[in-house]
Amino acid sequence: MAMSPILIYNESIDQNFHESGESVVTIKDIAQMAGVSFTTVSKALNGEPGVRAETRNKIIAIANKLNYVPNLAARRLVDRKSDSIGLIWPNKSGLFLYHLFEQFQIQAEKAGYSVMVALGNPAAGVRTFMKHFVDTIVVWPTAENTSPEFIRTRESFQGTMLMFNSSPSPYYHTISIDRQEAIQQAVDHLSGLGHRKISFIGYNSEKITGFDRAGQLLQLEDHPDRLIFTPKNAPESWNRVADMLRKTKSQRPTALIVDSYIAMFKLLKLCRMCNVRIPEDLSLIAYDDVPELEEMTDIVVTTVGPNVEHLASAALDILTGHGHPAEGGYRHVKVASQLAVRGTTRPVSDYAM
DNA sequence: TTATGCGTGCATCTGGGTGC
DNA sequence: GCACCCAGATGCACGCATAA
Repeated sequence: MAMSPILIYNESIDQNFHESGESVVTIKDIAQMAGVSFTTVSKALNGEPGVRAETRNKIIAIANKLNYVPNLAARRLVDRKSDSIGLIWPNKSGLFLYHLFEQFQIQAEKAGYSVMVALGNPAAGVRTFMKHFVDTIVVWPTAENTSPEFIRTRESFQGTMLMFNSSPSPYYHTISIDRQEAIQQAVDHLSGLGHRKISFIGYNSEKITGFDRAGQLLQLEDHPDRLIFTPKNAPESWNRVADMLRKTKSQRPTALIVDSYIAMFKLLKLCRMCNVRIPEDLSLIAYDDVPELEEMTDIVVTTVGPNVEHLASAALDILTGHGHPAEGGYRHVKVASQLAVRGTTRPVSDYAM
């Protein structure tokens, strides 16, 4: 049996319960105190015409005094929309996804949407959101997204769905990240500093393609450590990285590109073990730009990767129908990456033998 | 045991009533 | 006639009572 997703609400979703456990304040309570009908209260609180200013002010004052918060479930019954966006996020998400979620929530709330998050099983997440009248769902895909259960649930969902990190689809909006171009940018930058002997450490095929393409284009030097493949399930592959770091200055590359911040931490650990200093002995660019990098390392790393603010705003533009409208179909947006040049890339002349 | 119907909850909308 | 206000209807899911 599939586990239920963990559902997290933001404050605006669930304010109808008093901390003390007292019963909920409704417009009927306000109407009784103000000596008017609850219709008048509704009009007054929603800025509708037909209520004298004096009456309106009195109603608003009572509502504030009672800490009145509209019951969203009831409002959804009438509106047939929730003004809520549901995010389905992986259970084990890293810093990048955390910052993307945070940025999405900030921007969504500014646009007048509440954000709910379901962690874990995406099919169960969609069903939970459907129960809560959430008609817009954003998904960060996991392996479970190709399961028959998820496909069935997705097909029964009547609202709008957006899939991050996905190629164009006839069933939902998609946003992809141009990783290939990101790595090309990184290689370009290093090449501009004179580096000809560069290594890529990672396993993502898109990023490797970008590295290969840039290498061919810029006619970089071919060498035994040009690509060190470090798949997730093969920790022993990092032995090759250690071997490379133990080589003499003339034998090893002058610059490295790692395909994630997690890989970067592993690399820095190996560098310390092998007495290799960054950036004094090697230039380094890491994929993924997360603010914690500066706090968790004593060096300010040059990074390349998508900007979480751009990703979040691209998603909201699609979901709120801003930007370029889709012509009878689902939109696909490819988000470009940004190179942030900081302290770990130096001209190759600094590494002269 | 299953199927059906009714009442409840709550904010909003609509059409109509009241009073100046 | 206009500003203001009110009663009833509406939307949907769920629980409960009753009938088959």
